[in-house]
Amino acid sequence: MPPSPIPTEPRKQPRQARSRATVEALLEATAQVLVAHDYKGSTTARIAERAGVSIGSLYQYFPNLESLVAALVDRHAQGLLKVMDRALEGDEAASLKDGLRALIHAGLDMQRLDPALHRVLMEQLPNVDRLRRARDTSRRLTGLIEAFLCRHASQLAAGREPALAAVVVETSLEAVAHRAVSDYPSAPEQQRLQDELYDLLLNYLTGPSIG
Amino acid sequence: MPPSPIPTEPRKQPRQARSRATVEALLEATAQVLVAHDYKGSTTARIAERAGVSIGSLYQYFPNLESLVAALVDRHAQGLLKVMDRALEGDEAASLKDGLRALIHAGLDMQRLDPALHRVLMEQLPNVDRLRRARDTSRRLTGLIEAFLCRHASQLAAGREPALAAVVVETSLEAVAHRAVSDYPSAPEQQRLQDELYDLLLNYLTGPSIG
DNA sequence: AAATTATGCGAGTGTTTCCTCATATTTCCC
DNA sequence: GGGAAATATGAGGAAACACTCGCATAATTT
Repeated sequence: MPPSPIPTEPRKQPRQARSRATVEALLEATAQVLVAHDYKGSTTARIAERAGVSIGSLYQYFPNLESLVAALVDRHAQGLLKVMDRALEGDEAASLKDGLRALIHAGLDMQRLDPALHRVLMEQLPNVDRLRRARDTSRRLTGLIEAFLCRHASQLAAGREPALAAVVVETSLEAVAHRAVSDYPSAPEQQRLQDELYDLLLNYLTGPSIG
Repeated sequence: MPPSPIPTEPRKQPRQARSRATVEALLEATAQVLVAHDYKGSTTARIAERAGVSIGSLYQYFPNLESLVAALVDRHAQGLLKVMDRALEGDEAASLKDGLRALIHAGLDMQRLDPALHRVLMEQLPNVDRLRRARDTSRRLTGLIEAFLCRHASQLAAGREPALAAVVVETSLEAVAHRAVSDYPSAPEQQRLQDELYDLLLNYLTGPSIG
């Protein structure tokens, strides 16, 4: 049985400044409650209370709880893509090595945008139908990396296909960065893991392709 | 506010064969319902029904829903460790390269044990207080890898510290294996990603350490 | 300043869910 | 076979929850 198609479209657009603030407060409150109570403990009442807004107001802009989370996911994904895009399109990505540095830095920044929220969203993402859009985000991220690799194809190891390598790079980058940020909070530790990440990715991209 | 300490200890031990079957059916049903409905839609009633058991019986052995999930997490973690342990302790891990092959194979097998369940458990893990035990699993896995690396320390690149490298290897192995199994279902695709994973890890461990 | 539109409110409704408990059935053991 | 212990049952109490609706207040327009 496929999960029932829960509508996640916003109910009505806020037109005045007052209501825009309400919506903003609701989104912020959703993030906070989600972090504090996880998805199952996040109730509409709690969110409204945290936002300093009545339940009724919540339901004026969001048809249900899921739509709130979906909106949050969208916003967060937007932020992630922006971070990565800036890192790879700028001048810092002129060489493969510099680009890799920037890439890793961006990967860590993405985790640091709002680590706790990031975590909950990633966990709860499958519940929200907006999963597809999140996959999109992941794919677009991989796309950005692939384009970057193609730009430096000459420096890649023979037999290293950019499309496949981009998947590997994106996946391991995200995982190690996530672990670094959430399990190794101290700055020196994070720095060491960052260096390891550089070794990992550079040796993979330029080292021998054994198969 | 820390999440309220929900008891996850089993309520009473089944003594007769009949009740052991009941408990087993409940765990199996929990897994199925979890996969079919996600955590939020998994109710005790549904689980009992699926198990062909009355609600009352469920509560004789499990004090609440969380404890069911916790038991499942424990059992799954046990399975994961066994897979990895077998791969690294056997004769196949005689050389670094062979061991790496076995390691990667085990990583994929871990994902394949029960991919759908694995996924839901990983997602919902933070909700269950048993999170700590899961971290334990991750750490013990890292420990197994570290021991393996130490056994082949002579073949590692200069400056590659086993403890740190084990974290990197475990993290990226799990992530890429996960992605391979869940996003690339076809066998040839998985094979290619498996080969890439080998390149990734071997080049990292034996390639130059640039920092 | 009146009319209109937008926003805010929160008690209340109907549903869902967790979990208990009194009772019935099965198994064990002497 | 009979008494005790283990196991199974499911109706129902209590609480939590999502969401509505009628009305109050504020902003905007004319």
